[in-house]
Amino acid sequence: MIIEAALEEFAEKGYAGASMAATAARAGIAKGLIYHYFPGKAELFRAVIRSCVQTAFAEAEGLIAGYEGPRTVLISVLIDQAYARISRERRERILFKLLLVEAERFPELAELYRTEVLARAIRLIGAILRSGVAAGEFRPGAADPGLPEVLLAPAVMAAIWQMMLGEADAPSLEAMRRAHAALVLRGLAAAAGPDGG
Amino acid sequence: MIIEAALEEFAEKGYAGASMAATAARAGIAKGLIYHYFPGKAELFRAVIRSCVQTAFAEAEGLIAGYEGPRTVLISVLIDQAYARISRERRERILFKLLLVEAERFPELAELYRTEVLARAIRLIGAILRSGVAAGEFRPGAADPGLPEVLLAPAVMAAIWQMMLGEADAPSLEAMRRAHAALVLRGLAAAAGPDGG
Amino acid sequence: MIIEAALEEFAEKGYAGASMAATAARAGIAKGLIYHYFPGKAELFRAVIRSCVQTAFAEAEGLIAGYEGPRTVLISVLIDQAYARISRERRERILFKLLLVEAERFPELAELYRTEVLARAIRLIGAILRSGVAAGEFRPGAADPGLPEVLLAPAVMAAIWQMMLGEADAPSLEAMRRAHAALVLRGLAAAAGPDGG
Amino acid sequence: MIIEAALEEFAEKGYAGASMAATAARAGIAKGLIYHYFPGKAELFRAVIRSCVQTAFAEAEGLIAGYEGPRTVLISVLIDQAYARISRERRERILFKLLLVEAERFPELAELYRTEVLARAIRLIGAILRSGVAAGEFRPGAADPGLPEVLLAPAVMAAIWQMMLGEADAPSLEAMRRAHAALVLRGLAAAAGPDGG
DNA sequence: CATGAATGAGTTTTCATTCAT
DNA sequence: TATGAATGAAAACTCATTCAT
Repeated sequence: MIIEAALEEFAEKGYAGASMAATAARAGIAKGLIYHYFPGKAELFRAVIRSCVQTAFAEAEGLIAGYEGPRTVLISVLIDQAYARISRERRERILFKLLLVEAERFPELAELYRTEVLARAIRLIGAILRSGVAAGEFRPGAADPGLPEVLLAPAVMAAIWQMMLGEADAPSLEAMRRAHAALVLRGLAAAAGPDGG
Repeated sequence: MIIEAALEEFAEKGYAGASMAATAARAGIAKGLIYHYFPGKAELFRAVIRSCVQTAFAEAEGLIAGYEGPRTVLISVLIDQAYARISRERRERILFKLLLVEAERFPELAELYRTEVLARAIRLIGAILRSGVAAGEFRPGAADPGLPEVLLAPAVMAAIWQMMLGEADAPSLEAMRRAHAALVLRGLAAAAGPDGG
Repeated sequence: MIIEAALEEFAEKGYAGASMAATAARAGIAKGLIYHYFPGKAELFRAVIRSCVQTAFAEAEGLIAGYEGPRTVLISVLIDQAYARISRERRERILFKLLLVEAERFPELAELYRTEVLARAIRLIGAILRSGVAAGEFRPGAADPGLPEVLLAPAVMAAIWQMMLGEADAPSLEAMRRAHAALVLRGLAAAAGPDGG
Repeated sequence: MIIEAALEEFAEKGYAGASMAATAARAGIAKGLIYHYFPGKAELFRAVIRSCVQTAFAEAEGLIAGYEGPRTVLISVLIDQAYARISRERRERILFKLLLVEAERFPELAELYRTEVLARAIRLIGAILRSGVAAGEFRPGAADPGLPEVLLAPAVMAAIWQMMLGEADAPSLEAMRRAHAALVLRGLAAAAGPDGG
C-alpha cells in the first residue's frame, strides 16, 4: 500500500529527503500512480501522518474507562503500558519524529498533534489526577496545571532517545520505567504518603 | 561566518532541504568558497553541530562545582535554570532538532550527542543524587539508575514542545517548571519528606 | 460533445498544452472514452479543425449568389458582414489561431486552410472584382492578382488583433470597418469614381 | 547564445512544446546552465521576445525622419520596404507568431506588442497621413482613425500567410505588394485624384 | 459503450560539486 | 583566497496511452 511505503520512506529520509520514485518502488508501483491518488508529495505526507494518529489512544482510554481501583495502581499500570508501547510500536516513534521535524513546514500537522495527541493525553492524565486528589489519594497540588505534561514527558523522551541513539545506546527503558514510577508515586502521594505506611 | 549561516540554513530547512547556495548567500560569499573550507555538505553539517555542542554545560557545571548548601535547593535552582535556558536559547533547540532528525544518517553525531550532551547531563544529575542520598537528604532509591534521565526528561520535552507547537500553543513553561520542581522535591525526599522538616 | 470540449481546450492551451484528461473532464466523460472515438491526440485535433472549417462560407456565398445590384454596394455589404462576423464568432478566431500555430506541425491542416478557406475567399472576391471591371464599375487594375488578398487582409488582421490584445486594447473594429470600406471603394473606383455618380 | 537557441526552439515548437533540454542542446550547453541566467522557462521566453522587439523600427523611422518629397512616394517606398522586410526577416515572422499565440498566456507581451510595435507603426503611418492631408496630397478622410491599421494590415497578413503556408503556397508577396500600393495610392488620393482628370 | 487504474517516458527545475580565472 | 560559470544527476510532477473490468 502506498501509505505504508511512504511512511517507511519518510521515516528513513525525512520529508525533504524522501523520494517519490523510491516510495513508488517500495510500494511496487509506477511513480505516476502515486499522483493518481495524491496530488503531490505534501498531500501524501499529510495522509501518512493522519493515517497514524488515529489508533494511538484506544488502549489507554479503554483501560481507564472501566477502572475502579486505587489511582496509584492505575498510574503504575499506565506508566508500564506507555513504556511497553514505546518498545513495541516503531511506527509511532517514527510518526512522532516526523511530526516534530516537519511541524514548522506543516503547521496543520503540529495542530493535529496538539489537539489529537498531546491534549488528549494531558486530559486523560489530568482527569485521573483530579479524581485522585478528590479521593484523598493524591496531595492537593497533584491537580495543578503542568503536572500532566511533566508526568508524560519521561516516557516520550524515552521514545525519542530510543530513536536517536538506538536501543543499544539509549537510556534503558526498564530503568527509566522503574525510576519514573517510583518518582511519580512518591511525588503524588498525599501527606500521609507512601512512606507514611 | 559560514558556520553561523549554515546553522540558520540547516535549522530552517533540515539537512536535505538546506542548500549550499543559500548558505553562501546568507554568509555573503560565493558558493565556491564554502568548498575551500569544508569538503562538502556533510562535513559542513558536522562542523555546525560540533560548534554548538561545546558551550552548553559551562553554566551548570560552574554552579555545581562550588556548591555547598542543601541538594534540594540545588535541584530547584538547576530546574529553574534549565527552563530559563529553554526559553532563551533558540540555537540549542535547533541543534537538538537537527541531531534528532539526522542521527540516523550521521551516526557519529548521535554518538556526539550521547557522550557530550546526554551522558554529561546524566552524570551531573547522578552525582548530585548520590551525594544527596549519602547525606540523607534524599531517599535511598534516589540513586537508582534511570532516575537522572527521568528528572531531565520534562525539561527537554518542554523544549521540544516549544519547537513543535510554538510558544503560544505549547504547554506553559512556567506551569511545567513549577509542577516539575514540586514533583521532584517530593519524589526524592527522604522518609521524613521535605515538608516534614 | 467531445469535439466541442476539445476545441475549447485546444483554444485555451494550444496543441501541446492541451490535455486529454482536461478535455475529457470538459466533456464530462472518462479519459479512456476519447480513445474509443479518436485514435489519439493528433487525430482529435484534426477532427476539431475540420469540424470548424465547414460552415464559414455559407453566408457570404448565399449573399453573392443571387446578387444583381452594383458591385460597390456588394463590396460594402461584404465588408460589413466580415467585421460583424469577427466580433461575433469567437470559435472562428480560435480556429484561425490554432491553424496558424500548428500549421508547421500539421501540414495537411495548412493545406486545408489554404484550399478550403483562403482560396475560397480569394475566388469569391476575385469573381466580384472581375465582373465589376467587366461592367465598368471598377478600374481595370482591379482584376490584378494579389488584390483580393489585399482587400481581405484588414478584416483578418482585425480579427487577429482582437485575439492578441483583447477587445479593449485592440484597434477599434468600427473605425477599421469604416476606413476599410472608404479606402476600398475609392481605390477600386473606375475613372469617374464613386463620388462622380 | 541561449536566447538565439531558445528563439529557434520556441519558434519550432511553440511555448508549451518547447523543451529546455532541447534549447540547451541547441545552444551546446548543459540544461542547468540556462537556469543560471534565467529563472525559468517563462522568463526565458520573455527575454527572447524582448530581444527581438528592439530593432524593428530603426529602418522606417530613419527613412521618414529626413524625408522631404511627396507623401505618395513615401508611402510607396514604405510599402516596398515592408514587403521586402517580410521576405527577409525570418526572426520577425517567428516573433510575431509567438506573440500572437502566447499573448493570452503572457499578457505583458501582448502589451509589449501593442505599445512597442503596433502603436508605434500606427503613429508613424498616421503622421504621414495627417501631414499629407494638410498638404492637400491626400483626401480629407485619409486622416480618419482606423485607416493606418487598414493600410498596415495587408503587409502583416502577407507575413502571416507566409508563415502558415510556406513561401511556395502562400499568396505571392510581389502580387500583393503591387496591388497594395495601387489600391492605397488611389484610395488616398485627393479629390483631383485619379478620377478628377 | 464506458470507466479509471496503471504505466513510463518526458518535462521543468534544483543543487552539490568542479574548475578556470 | 575568492568567484561564478558550468555540469549532470536526480528530483517532482505531467500526461498520452493502454487495458482489465
